[in-house]
Amino acid sequence: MSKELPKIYEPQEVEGRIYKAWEDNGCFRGVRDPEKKPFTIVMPPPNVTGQLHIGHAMDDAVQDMLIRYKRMQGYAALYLPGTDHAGIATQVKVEEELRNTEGLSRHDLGREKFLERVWEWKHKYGGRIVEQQKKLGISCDWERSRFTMDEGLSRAVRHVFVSLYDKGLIYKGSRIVNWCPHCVTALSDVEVEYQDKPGNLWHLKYPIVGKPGRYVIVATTRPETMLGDTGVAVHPDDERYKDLVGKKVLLPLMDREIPIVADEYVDLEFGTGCVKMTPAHDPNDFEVGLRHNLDTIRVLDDHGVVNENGGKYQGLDRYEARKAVVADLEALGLLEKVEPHQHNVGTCSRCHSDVEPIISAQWFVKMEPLAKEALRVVNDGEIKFVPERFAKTYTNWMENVHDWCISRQLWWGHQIPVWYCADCGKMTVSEEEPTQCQHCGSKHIEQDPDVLDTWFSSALWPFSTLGWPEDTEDFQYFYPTDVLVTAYDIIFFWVSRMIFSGCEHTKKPPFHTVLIHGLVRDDKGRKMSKSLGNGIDPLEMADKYGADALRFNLITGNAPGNDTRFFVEKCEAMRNFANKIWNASRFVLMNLTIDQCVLPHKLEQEDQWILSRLNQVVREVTENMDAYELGVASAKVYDFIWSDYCDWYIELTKARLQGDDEGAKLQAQNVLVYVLTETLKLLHPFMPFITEEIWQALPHAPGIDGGFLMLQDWPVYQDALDFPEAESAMESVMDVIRAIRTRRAEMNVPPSKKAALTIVTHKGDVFNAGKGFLTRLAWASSIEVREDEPADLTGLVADVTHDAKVYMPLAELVDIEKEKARLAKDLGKKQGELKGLEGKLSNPGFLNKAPADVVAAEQERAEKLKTLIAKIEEQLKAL
RNA sequence: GGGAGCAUAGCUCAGCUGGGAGAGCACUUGCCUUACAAGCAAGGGGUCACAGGUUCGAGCCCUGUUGUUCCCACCA
Repeated sequence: MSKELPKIYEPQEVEGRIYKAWEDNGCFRGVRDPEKKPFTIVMPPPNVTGQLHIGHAMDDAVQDMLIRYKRMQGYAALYLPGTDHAGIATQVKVEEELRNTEGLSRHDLGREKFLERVWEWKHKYGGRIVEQQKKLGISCDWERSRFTMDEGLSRAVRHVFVSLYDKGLIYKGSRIVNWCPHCVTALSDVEVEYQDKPGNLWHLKYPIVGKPGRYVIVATTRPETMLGDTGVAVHPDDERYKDLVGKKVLLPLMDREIPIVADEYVDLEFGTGCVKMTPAHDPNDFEVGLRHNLDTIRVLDDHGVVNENGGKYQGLDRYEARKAVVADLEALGLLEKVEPHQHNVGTCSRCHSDVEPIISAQWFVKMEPLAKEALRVVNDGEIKFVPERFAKTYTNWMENVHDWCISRQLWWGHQIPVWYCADCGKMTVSEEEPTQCQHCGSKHIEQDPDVLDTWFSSALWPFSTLGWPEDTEDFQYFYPTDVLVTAYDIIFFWVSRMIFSGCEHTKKPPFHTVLIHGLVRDDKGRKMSKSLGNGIDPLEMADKYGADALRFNLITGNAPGNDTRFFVEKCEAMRNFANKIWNASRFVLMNLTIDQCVLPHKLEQEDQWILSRLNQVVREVTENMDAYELGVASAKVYDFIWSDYCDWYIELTKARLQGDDEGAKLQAQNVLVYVLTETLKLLHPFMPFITEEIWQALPHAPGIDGGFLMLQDWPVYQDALDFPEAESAMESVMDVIRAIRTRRAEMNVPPSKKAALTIVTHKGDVFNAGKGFLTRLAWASSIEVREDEPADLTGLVADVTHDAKVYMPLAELVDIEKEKARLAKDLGKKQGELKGLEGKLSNPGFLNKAPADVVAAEQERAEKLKTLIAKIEEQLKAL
């Protein structure tokens, strides 16, 4: 005898207990097994001190569904978790706390002490997100959890840096970089977000030296940068200024003579055709400056404040300086005009300050050689994107990629493994900390103070987490990984960098599939953000509706790569679904007398029907899972459970379960449990907790005792369980049941009013076998199955299906006119359908060119329709 | 300036290697039928944005149009 389940499913009570049982029994462990094929997913590492948000929940849910599916299919599944040190994000948080609690800046503390504080912070909050992930039920191998600043991963970072440096793929150079004056660090291109902002286009007059009264007019959106102008450029073909090339202008306010140069970069059509050149603060100007040997004068410091090169403006913030410069020029009569101008301003993706292009000495990764292989593996299909269109996003980016600025002026992160010699001035680049300069042997060496971009270490994640650069057994067995799951917004940040890193350092693509999902938005389609306060807390949802409902909500009815809106109502609906399964299972358990489940040899029609349906669902769901169509797969399981198993099969078994035939009872019990068990397996990747809990309560097949559902075998399609005849027979009976229900509903006949049925059909055995169902599900008091029409039709109403005509003695309830209208409408619909079909079937093109099975199916449909139409007409006439 | 996505029932979205228009929610009606009212049964509601084209056949493929969203891009 099996266990009983409580009346209401309480996820809060079940989930923690189940998770602990899985964990305590090592169910999550990724174990190298030469007998099995590995299947590996590395989790995108969340920020170590972050909080779980709905985006993580989506990410983790998708990954966990895949890994659970593969694990059940018998793969040696490894789901490898970890956290990211998240350079700027973490540093900023700790600095904030330091300021708020002690009123100190990181500089007051000094680098070493500050870093101690960050580590303390990490130890304090680092475990928080892991605990939150566990609440979602994700089946990571926590024992292998990695952190990007672990010793092993840090070694991988240094190894890669040195290796790229030795190959000439990392270099240090003075370039215009994106500089955030608020975060006080350089940024890479992908960390800049462009926003359309209203601004002005200021037209400035620069007097020409030696030609009193003549000016060139230049336009700029950043007038304060004129302090650093070292030239004016015109197009070489511009007739207007031909005579001026080679002459000089006197830079106002600074009283500096600067040359007029000719460069093709200038657009003849735009503005006045004259462009001021600020090589230290604009990437284009920088290039032009290189070509014409212009001076480079940096006028803003690291905080965006005018420096000593800015004359009397020194000390002014860039926006104050702008006002002052414009005011002074206007006073001098050198401001030609001001036009409002909409333009694209780069902002820092972290703090949203305007990014300032500034010349600065930084470290770069030379991308072109790396991009080549990274493009090839995607173009050759060695890495596939799902959905495919994201491959294009990726290749477009990779084809136009710029060198990657990897140095950051922060303290929290992997310090650049380069040491400068105070004596000979040369660099020592080394994986291990050197004791002396490798060039001159001097001990006066100092490490580069900067750290690496956080994404530099994330780029190595798929292999550094497996022990690389050591040739570990894990690396051998689990690498390359299989599927990388992430949202489309970090393809550039992360996916692309993992791909070229994997190709370069391990000579293998790090995974074969990139599964892209969309963003979770609020119910109005807006991005969730702190400032809007429209964020959904996944933990709150999991707590209220259950982690299973949350997971199911996130993926069902969603297509890969598409954004989804979060509706609490949908969560509720999924909670209801969980409850439905729970109660169906309760019903099954309440009716059990068996303690083992064996599929009987003798099967009734309805048993065959449900098994056949299950078989189809198994096949389809497996296909959908293999194609990463989780939304479709989950919806099919949902439909099968609710519509087939609960609405029909359970009802169909009640006659046997509540009858006196012990053999029939056992038979029904076994099929009920068998189908439920197989269904729970299909549902398990989506709803791991409730399925495990129910499975634990059910009797199992012989040979399976104890253990966990999550480690059972995934169902496979079996030819032996395909019963087309039973399916069609059951459809006939169900058709009649539906017809009777519809008719009774229309006439408002309550279920308590039973009616004697007469069924006229040529499928006598089918309906005789189905008498029990009709009694129970169509509220029949008695049933007569016959082949010919009854002699006396008085007081009877009729209804027709494809295979039968049903009479019920309810004529007194019929509104003749309404009934006629209904039949006429139905007839019209059916006739229209038939007309279309006959047109098709008389079309030689269709008959000749369409596949035979399609033609046959359409013919059969037409036949069925014809008989149905005849019956309806006959009935209409009778009225 | 380039590129991509989306436009299907009142709302939110599935569906597509081209072959009888779907789900959830909402709405209407009737049911406490001993698994479940977080439920059961029944019902209404759609020229699948528009215009062409390919095809025996198009929501699905092609072209164009309109609307909408997003990504990329160093025009001062």
